[in-house]
Amino acid sequence: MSPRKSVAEARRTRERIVDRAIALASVEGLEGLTIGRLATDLGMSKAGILGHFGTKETLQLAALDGASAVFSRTVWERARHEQPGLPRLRAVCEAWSSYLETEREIFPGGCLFTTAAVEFDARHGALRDAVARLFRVWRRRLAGEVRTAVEAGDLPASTDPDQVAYELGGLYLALNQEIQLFGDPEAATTRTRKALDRLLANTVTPTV
Amino acid sequence: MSPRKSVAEARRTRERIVDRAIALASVEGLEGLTIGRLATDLGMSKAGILGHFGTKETLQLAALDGASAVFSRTVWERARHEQPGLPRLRAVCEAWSSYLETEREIFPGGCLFTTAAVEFDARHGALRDAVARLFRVWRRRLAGEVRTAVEAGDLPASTDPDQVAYELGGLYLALNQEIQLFGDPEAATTRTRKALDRLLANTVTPTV
DNA sequence: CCTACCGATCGGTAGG
DNA sequence: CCTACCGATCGGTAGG
Repeated sequence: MSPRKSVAEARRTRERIVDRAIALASVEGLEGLTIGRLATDLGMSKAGILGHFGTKETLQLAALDGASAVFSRTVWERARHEQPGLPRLRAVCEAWSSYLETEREIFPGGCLFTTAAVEFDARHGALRDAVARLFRVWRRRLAGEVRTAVEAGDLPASTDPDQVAYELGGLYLALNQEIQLFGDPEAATTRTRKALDRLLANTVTPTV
Repeated sequence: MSPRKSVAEARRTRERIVDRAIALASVEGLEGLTIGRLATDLGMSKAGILGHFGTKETLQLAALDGASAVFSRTVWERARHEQPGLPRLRAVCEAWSSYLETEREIFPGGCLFTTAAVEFDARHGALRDAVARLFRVWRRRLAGEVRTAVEAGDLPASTDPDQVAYELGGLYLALNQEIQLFGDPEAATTRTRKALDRLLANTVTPTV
């Protein structure tokens, strides 16, 4: 066993490290993630792991990047072939919700991005920037879907796509918290669906 | 300077420790909080600090407890004397928003509770339980204010207080994230106010 | 409330 | 990819 493995083998090892890092970070956070624990889990030495990344920060960025690829496959890709407009917007929302409901299969400790956001929001550096970028991109994409739905005539012209995207973000933060902290996916799903219907269709009886 | 201080002095020291612990934990998280750092900041020894709490976990719980007292003074107390119903509910919402907008004065690293929630939501133990309890209590109290507003005839009888409280929670998670991660309090405040108006008054033009 | 200390673990490096 | 090691720091204890 040992040094001088083929390029393909090295890449496979790197992938194994990243996968395990994602799982660990979802529980302990990207800061709580340690190279020693990772080494033990993978049956490797710490130096073996660091050889692939150089520093812990690079490893953290790689884990974040790998996780965002998983998210894209789980949420965006799944809605890709739906009809542009409200159908695709609803498909994205549906995929996002079910990602949060079943994420433990991918991220044992819950949504890695939510955790990372609060871990780094009071700091400076590459990780904070990377996390902020992810949220910004997703928000923009969400707003784009809303805008498409407005242009298709599926939502009223008065709809503010950025406002709706903002509120959707809040709903998913709430859904994640409800599932992870209170362990009640069913109630949370029902509440989210209700809020979503009101937000996307305004089918609520007017008041005042 | 030394051992054998008066009970009053000991209590003052304990308060100093808790205050500093809250500030540190708001930046580093309750897990990232370390006794060594706390000792350096306060010009004390680690043993001097541990003498007041015994273990780090007890210190963390004391910090969480102290922070929740600050939150109550900042949000609940401030709305206490408003007229029960929509006025008091709006006052609570207003106080909650402005707490999140100005919290850096109290909690330099942002809302300690949001951070604590994601830190412990994948674990077991006293801290997870304490954090979950806080969120549950606040949610229930918020729902109570909504219910009062419904009973006062300020909101339609069809209003679901728990649903509204749930959505309000999401709005505050979003507001906190927007401020801490994107550093844009003005935009976030505007969006929150807009969402709030729609949520509490349903003044939105119906669609479909 | 202090000094002095414990074993464990941290991220990272040297050298192969 | 490994062994062997570095200084720093962790939570916590003994004893005063």
